[in-house]
Amino acid sequence: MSDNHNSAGAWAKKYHLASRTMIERILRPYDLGSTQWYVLYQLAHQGPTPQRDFLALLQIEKPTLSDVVSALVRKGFVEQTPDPKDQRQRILALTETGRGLWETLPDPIALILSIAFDGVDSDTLDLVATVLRNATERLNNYAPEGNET
Amino acid sequence: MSDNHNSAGAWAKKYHLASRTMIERILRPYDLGSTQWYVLYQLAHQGPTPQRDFLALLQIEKPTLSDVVSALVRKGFVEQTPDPKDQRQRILALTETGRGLWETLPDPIALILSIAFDGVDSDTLDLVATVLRNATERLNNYAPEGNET
DNA sequence: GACATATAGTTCGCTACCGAACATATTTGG
DNA sequence: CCAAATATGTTCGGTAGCGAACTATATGTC
Repeated sequence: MSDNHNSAGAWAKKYHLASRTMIERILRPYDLGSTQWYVLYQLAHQGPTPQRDFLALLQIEKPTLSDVVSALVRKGFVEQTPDPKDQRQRILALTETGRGLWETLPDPIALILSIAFDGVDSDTLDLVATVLRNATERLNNYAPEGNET
Repeated sequence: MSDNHNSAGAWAKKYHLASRTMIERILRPYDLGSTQWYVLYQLAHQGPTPQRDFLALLQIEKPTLSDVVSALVRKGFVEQTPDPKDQRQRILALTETGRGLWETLPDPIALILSIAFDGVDSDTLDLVATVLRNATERLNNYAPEGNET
C-alpha cells in the first residue's frame, strides 16, 4: 500500500493479503470467496440470521454486505426473505444446496492459522493481537470525525 | 474475513482495513487511491521507472498494476511510454500535473503510523513485524504448490 | 533463419471493499 | 394523527486485488 518504510504496518497488510489469497485459493473449487465463506459459517452454526447482524459480525459496510449476499443468493446457497415483523429487514438462511455445500467444505481459517503461526508461542501471539487491536481502535476512533468535545 | 475465532490473524486484517480506509479518506480529496499514491511516491523520489519494477515494489500482480497505472494515466498524473531499448516494456514518469499534485500531497503513511502505533516501543513493534513477516513468508511459500520433494 | 520459449502488458471476469445517494419502512415527537 | 427522524437495503461508481487467457516483443536453440 505504500507502507514500505515502516514495519508492523506494512507486514500487517502483507500478512492479510497472503492469507486472503490463500483462503481464496482453497475456496475457489467451491465457487466461494472468503467473506462468502464466513456468511455460510454463521448460517450453518447459528441458523437463520437477520442480514443487518452481519454488519457487526463481519465488520463491513452495507454495500459490501449487499454484494456478498446477492452473490450467495445468485449461486443458490442462501435464501433472503423479508422479516414479517419488520418489512425493512431481511432474514438470511441456508438453502438445501447451501447446507449440502457446507458439509463438504474445509475450514480455511484453521489451515491458515496452522501454517502462519505454527511454533509461535501464545504469549507472543497475544501481544501481536493486542498491538494490532489497539492500533485498529485508535484508527477507527480517529477516523469518524476529527471532532470530539 | 472470518477469522473471528483467532486473534492475531483477525486483527491483522482489521488493522489493515482500518488503515486502508483512513489512507483513502485522506487521499480522497486528491482523487487518489492508496496504491496510486505509492506509485507517485516512487516516481517522485526515483524518477522514471520501468512499469515492471513496480510488481516487486508493490508486491502486486500484473493485472492490478495495469489497472492502477491506467487510472493514473487517465487522470493525467502519469505518462506511460514504451522503452526504446525493449518494445515490450513501458516506462512510467510523472507528468507536470502529477508533479504539481505531488507537491501538495500530505504523507498519509506517516499520519497512519503516528496514530496507530503511538506510544508502542520499538522493540514491541519489531516483534510484531517479525511475527507477521514470518507468517507471510510461510503462507507464500506454502501457497505456490503443495508439492516439494 | 525459423521455431520454441520467456517476458511485459492488457483484457476479462470475478471478490471484496467503500462513500454517496436513494427508496422503504418503522419509530418518535409534537 | 402526521411530520420528522431513524433504520434497512440497494444501486452507482470507484479502488484494490487475483487467475486465466491473450498479444506482442525478445531471446534461445537447432
